[in-house]
Amino acid sequence: MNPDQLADQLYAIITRVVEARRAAEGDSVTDPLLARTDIRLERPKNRDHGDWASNAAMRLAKPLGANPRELAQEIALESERLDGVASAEVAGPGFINFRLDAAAAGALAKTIVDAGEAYGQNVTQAGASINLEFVSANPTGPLHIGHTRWAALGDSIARVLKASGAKLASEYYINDAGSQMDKFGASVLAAAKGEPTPEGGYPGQYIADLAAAVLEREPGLLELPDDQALERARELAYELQLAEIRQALKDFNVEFDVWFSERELHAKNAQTDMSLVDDALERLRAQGHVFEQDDAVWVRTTDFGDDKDRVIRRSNGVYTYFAADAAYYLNKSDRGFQHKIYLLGADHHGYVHRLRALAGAAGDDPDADIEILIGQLVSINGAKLSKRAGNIIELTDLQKWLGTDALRYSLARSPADSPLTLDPELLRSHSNDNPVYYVQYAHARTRSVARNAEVAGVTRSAFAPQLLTHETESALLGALQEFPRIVAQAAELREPHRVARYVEEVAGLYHKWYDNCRVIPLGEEPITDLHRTRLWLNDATGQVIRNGLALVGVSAPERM
RNA sequence: GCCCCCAUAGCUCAGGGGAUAGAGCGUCUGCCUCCGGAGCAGAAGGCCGUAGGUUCAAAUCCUACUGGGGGCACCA
Repeated sequence: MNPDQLADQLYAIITRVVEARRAAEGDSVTDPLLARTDIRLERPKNRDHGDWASNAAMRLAKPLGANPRELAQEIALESERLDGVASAEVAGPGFINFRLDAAAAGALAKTIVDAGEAYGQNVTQAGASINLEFVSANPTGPLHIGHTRWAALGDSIARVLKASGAKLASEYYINDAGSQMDKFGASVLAAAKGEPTPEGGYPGQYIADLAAAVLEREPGLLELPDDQALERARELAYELQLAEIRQALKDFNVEFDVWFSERELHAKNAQTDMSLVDDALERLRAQGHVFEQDDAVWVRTTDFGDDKDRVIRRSNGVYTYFAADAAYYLNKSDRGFQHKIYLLGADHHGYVHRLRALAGAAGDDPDADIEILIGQLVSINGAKLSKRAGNIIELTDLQKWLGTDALRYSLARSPADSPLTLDPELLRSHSNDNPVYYVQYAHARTRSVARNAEVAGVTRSAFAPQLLTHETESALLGALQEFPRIVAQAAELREPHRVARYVEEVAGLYHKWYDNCRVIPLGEEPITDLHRTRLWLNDATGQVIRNGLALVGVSAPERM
């Protein structure tokens, strides 16, 4: 008996009750009043309110002209006859509180163990074809704490969407074309020559380090003519920097399906002499949203809610960044992704209107085909982070201080639009302040119990769920039951922090259960089916924590 | 000036219209001859920024205001 099954049966009862009432009043209307999807069983915060609660009677009372408590009573009486339902009581203003019988609730433990890693997967996103782009930091420097948040968040969003059945590619867009790359190359070359950073160039020790690495790879660099030296310096430094970024992300358990180079968009097709950007401009023109003014080419993005029109090709003939955006967007569609998600920092929120307008100008539906998630920036004790201020914290440094698990977890447990403030002292302390240890400890404990059970001769040779009657057992089972819904919800809302919060709750319920219910008998007591059945519950809990942590990219250690 | 996000315990943050608003950290009190004390049990701590509105029901939805963060290029 899971909540969906209970809701199905509850819906049947409600339909009967509503019809009976109407027939009694001679009402011929057959409006169902509530749809099946309106029946949402909640797990009450307070255990005294049962395993599951429904507010259906309160929602029906008004359209039916009935007293909510009387209506609830009628529904509750019918519900108590259902298999697996131990009791159904009316409480408060008209809630119906259901209590499952132990066997019906406990069966879940075996279901979870049998499903293993698949428990939690669902099909709520089946059929969705999604392109998820995030991080996309310029390859002109190391990843910093801002990118780190999007890396953790984006990767977890990708994981929950995939677990919910979506066809999804996660992408990193490499801005490796344009003037920033030239400035980057010039900065590295200047450092190689021992000259000061050029005007508008990139400062920082990492530039000097890159210059040294470049010189090592290409000892004759400085003997080359200036333009060749600049190009070599740029290309070698780019290669090294991008490799470093990829490694840092990999160490952070973030794997992209696609690394997309902006250069692909600008490369001319040998046969047509057209680049993807050229194509994109023509395709937008064909949609009728392109015009020329002051020698520049514009897209009338104001047709789609942008606050001003955007230049796509400057009067000097050079494409703007917006042109590459357009080409990239269309390319994603061409590769079969109908739904495009962009994860951007709040400092880029000015792009929202133009990106949405872009979708519209391309003939797509700006409400359905493009989705832009804006994440708030991370601050350190209120201090703003900027390269100029020299207080940029790099991803690799953060990892060293906190460890990958703690860092990923602390970034993944808050929603993207919540401003996060990190305390550098806590980051450095490796302390238990981060709840990831609480969750990991619970997991390690389930493994420890399993190991000890084996030694003691307690096995899963019997399963008698009706014996799982302790209140901490029904509480734990109730939480385990919710996992697939949590994953589906996290995917639908693009809010993986819900998974993190959920495993914290499971960990807490497990610890309480552990303190009350023994898997391994004390002293000379005999091993009973209760112990064996509890081992199933122990292993099921470990599985759920493991699956949940995997979705946020955090390890589930066997020992700590 | 216009636009976006945020405001909940001392601190960092959860809380998809429901019952007595939660967790971690910090403070205080208990619990290891028994499966890991990185744990458990309990205490203290809140005009949910302010004022209206919608609803049987608002921390949650709507409006205005206040305070904080961010953004408004023929830059990338």
